Amino acid sequence: MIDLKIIRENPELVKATCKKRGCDVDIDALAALDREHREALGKAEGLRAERNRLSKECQTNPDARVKVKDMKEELASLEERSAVLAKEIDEKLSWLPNLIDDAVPQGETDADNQEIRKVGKLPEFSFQPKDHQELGEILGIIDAARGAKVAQAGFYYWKGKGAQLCQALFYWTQMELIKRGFTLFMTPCVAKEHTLYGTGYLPFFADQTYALKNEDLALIGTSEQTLVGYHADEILEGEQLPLCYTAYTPCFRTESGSYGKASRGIFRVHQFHKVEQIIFCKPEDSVKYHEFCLENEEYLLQQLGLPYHVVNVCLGDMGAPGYRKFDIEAWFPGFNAYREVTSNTNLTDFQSGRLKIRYKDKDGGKGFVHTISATAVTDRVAIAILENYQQADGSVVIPEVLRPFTGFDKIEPAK
RNA sequence: GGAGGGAUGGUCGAGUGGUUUAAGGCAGCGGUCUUGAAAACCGCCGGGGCUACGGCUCCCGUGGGUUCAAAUCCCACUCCCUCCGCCA
Repeated sequence: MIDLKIIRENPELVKATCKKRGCDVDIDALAALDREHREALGKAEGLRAERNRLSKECQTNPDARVKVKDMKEELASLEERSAVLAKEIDEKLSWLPNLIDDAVPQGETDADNQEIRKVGKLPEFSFQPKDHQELGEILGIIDAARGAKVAQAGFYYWKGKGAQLCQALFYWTQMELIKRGFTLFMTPCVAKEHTLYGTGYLPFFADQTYALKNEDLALIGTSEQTLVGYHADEILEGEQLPLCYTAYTPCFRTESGSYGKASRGIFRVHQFHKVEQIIFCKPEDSVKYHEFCLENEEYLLQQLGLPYHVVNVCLGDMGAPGYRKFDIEAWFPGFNAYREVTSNTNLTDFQSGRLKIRYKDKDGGKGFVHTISATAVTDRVAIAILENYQQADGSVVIPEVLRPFTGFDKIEPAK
């Protein structure tokens, strides 16, 4: 949430940001509403002060009672005016995107993202590599047809050693993050509208959420929603920051409007599974912890032996709540391309402002915390493993680090 | 699902229409005393908004209502707890 103070003090900055991000909220009109609101509020408060004073006289002076009674109507209309304006302002404010780091490149789509570095050697195959859909069928470990039968197209089963591979990946990742100072959570998989609003998923991505009928609840699109919402309306002790949280949850997204986008196999689906990194920190530290999360992501991919590149995500490919974002795209031999596996966003005070997550230092420092939201791993990493570690006969070798958790070192084709 | 109880500042807890500008305890912070610590004593000690920086105003689960005046009375809702039933 953009603070009204910024709009008062530096409206040009906010206007420029809106223009860049394609937000059509009229900032001048918003500033005018703000002035009007504060004026009404000031008048109402002055009147109320007068009323409170007279009220005290009422016991001894019957005339005061008449006077106060006369003020009632005026006060009520000022209060109503002020409430209506406040609501209008909030509505407009909720649509404003976050400010943007100067380092964010111009551009419309992921094609305009800038490569920062490329890591790892691309695998060489003496045969035509298969994509994960084909491998999943050969190995009998991915079943999208039955996912569609039982649920809907876009849902799927991991089965047998494929399911074991995923669980090993997720468990190993959680252990690695715990070693790096993260606290592990198991969170609700539903959240109320206020939480989705507060984390910036509403109103911007309303068509992506699965809302529950007759409930003020939706299935979570990511544990970011439940982990960041965890500290809503709290004031954190400055000295306990940063708080580093992780959780493994399913993530539900309708993906409406994205048909045909890299949709082969289970790359883009309605339910996936993710280990998340969330950090709450002081504003001056968010750049540092944004990098910290990126290092963790890179460490995990390196340990898994997956080639990838890091990209500096451009304006158009970054959601409205983001201030700066790094994606990692792993190499997928089946696609013959780098494809997004993790996404790491510095949200600055966008979420904390909406959710009222503040901090207070002993020496008097206070304000909204900054939040970092970053993927650790998802199912997509598992399918990158399938595609990168495939053998000529369709079998897949398990990366070294996961073997203690899978209990096997290879998945063989089903008979 | 049935029955009952409850929601006040970091926490405990007083407060049933106007000396409450929310008492008091605990925790916390600063100080006095002390070789140091403890104890004792003194002071500070929730949050938002506005400010001519003197203050003003709002917040006692949420939303309405009654009243000159609501933490306090009325209505609705939400959440929590206890017991019973069912149960992963």
